[in-house]
Amino acid sequence: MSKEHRVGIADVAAAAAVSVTTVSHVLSGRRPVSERTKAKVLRVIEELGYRPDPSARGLRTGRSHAVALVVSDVTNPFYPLMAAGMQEVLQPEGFLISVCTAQGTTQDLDSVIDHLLNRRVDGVVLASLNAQDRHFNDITAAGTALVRLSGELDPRFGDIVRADDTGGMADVVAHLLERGYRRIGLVNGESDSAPGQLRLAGYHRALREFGLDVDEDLIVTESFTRTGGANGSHTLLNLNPKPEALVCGNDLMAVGAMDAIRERGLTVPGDVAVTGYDDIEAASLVTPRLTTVHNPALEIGRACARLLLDRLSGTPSEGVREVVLPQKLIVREST
Amino acid sequence: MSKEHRVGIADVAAAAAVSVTTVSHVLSGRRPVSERTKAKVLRVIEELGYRPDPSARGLRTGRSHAVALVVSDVTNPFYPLMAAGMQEVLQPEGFLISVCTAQGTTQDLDSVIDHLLNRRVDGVVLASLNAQDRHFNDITAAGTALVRLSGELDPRFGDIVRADDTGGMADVVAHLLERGYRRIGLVNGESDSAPGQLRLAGYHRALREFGLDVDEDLIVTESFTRTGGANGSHTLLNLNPKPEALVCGNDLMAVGAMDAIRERGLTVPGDVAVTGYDDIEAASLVTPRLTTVHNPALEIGRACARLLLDRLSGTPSEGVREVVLPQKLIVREST
DNA sequence: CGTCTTATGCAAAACGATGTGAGAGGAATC
DNA sequence: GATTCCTCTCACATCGTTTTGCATAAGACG
Repeated sequence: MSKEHRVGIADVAAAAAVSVTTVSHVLSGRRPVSERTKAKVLRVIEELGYRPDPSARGLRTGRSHAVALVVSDVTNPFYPLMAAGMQEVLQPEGFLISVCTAQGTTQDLDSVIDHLLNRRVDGVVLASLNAQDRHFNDITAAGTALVRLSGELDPRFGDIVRADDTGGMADVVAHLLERGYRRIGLVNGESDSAPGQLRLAGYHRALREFGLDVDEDLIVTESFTRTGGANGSHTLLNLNPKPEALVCGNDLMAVGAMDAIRERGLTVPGDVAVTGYDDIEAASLVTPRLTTVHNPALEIGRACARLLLDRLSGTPSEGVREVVLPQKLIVREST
Repeated sequence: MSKEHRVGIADVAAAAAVSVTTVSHVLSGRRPVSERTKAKVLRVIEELGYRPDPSARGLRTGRSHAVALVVSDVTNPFYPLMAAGMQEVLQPEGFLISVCTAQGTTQDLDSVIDHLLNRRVDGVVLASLNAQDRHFNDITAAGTALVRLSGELDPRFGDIVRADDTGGMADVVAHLLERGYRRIGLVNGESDSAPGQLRLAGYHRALREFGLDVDEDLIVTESFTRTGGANGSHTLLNLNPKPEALVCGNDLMAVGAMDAIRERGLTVPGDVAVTGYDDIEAASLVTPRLTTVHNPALEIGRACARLLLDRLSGTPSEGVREVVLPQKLIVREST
């Protein structure tokens, strides 16, 4: 152990008495190598503890073998699950997964994306609510693969993975209508975000299917947060007559709605029913436990990862794809 | 735009009519460059949209500029906050942060660490509860910087950042004792984990300071999860007489404890007081809201990042350091 | 026993940045 | 006006892989 020399492919080749090319071939399999030498090389690699240098490999191949997941809210437990789903698929392929938070302003998202492009990540899963066309453009223009969570399918802007938000929300509203609720308020999140729009569409659809008109006064738009939910709920509860049920844009908003209802001395679901969306852990912690829609975070993460993988290994461009995952209504105590 | 050539440092040098060396120097600042040329080069870089290739840079410098955060439980909201803290410090420095989950078995952790070493990350923050000496060894032996969350200070095993778990837990128990509770059960998490041991020590310390003996029957060990908390609580509530208060290893366990108490038709805090640890979002969502100890996740993340940064840029070895962050008791309704 | 395939192995040129040793120009000093 | 000393710039080797075009050994066949 005289020298702290990092073991490289040349050392392996020397120890196995073959050329570096041969070692590279047994690793990549791009050209056939005899069983005998292959076994020998693999044994030497094991003995020496050789690990190919990703920088050198990346320099040569032009791939960093790194992808990123960009999220907009650290406190939303949906994202870690998604990340776990991605890891499950991508780690065995040798990919490094970077989870980046772009909380707050659009500038933050700008700088996060700039950072990722600087780092030459191979692909980006953009799960940030405050993403705009400009961001999609920047990413694809840099030749980086892109997967979005919901949005309109646009050939320029990469693949899409999404849960059936519209269908899920329609199910929730239909559930309330079946239980006899009629004045149903919607406390929605950012209306310029895809989930915001799709869930709003689901609300409309369910009412239409039951032959009811939409009362615009019963729809308020806030942010997808606990306080956003509380604010919106107060607005609706000030109406006369007040709504019999509050359908919320996500679970966090629903928790905020319950805060607001309780603050006014009312009860859930006795005076006002409440529903959420996403089925995060907290949804089953609150009292009463929340009726919500299960959003398959893990599966969404896996789907994103597979899409990226295809895109990165396959043919350069074969049109854009959209994966829609089903959602499931979870009826608990709040309705 | 005849060729889709990726713009490299040579293109910049040509466009600015200087040598590549000069461009490199204005970027790194390792040697002085005249204001005039520096300005010219920077302008050209801007115009051409040049981004230095991290693979090439990494190959030459031997640094990947990537670090990892390894966690053991995706559902624990403590970790995303920590990651955000790390990102805050590390992203401006150009680092890529990979969050890896090593849920479940020790083999999972093995493979995660193996993966990270394959990827030549510069540093690892090991926040996984199921980490063992072997893992610390593997990481430091590969020449990778290591930061651990709690544990004994060992010069071989890198720096440590931790909150004052013992002190925090002692505060909780003291708080209960001051309120007159005497039979205080401890529903602790994994006893081979650092938080488990330190929090147990805090429990002991508080009792000792109040001149009380420790009743081993009042201490149970489960996993740091909701169901773990429920199981342990059932065990203690079966005792006769049953404990007046349940001190839990973390907030999730405390939620489980409240499940168990409610299941038996008892009330919190009327029949049994409950305390948690960490002050996660859910702690203020449950009813009654949980008395707990605020664990400064964001600050811990920042501290880890700074330690890594120092270690990666500074002198090779200057002994190990330990950063201990204070904790704060949050009294709510459950006690 | 010679020729033609196939099956393998090799040497060397990339990839895009960094950093060293050395050279050129200009200012300061005597 | 010559010498010294800076200040700035340059060409070139280097990091550890991948990959292409050739060379060679082994086997098949007439």
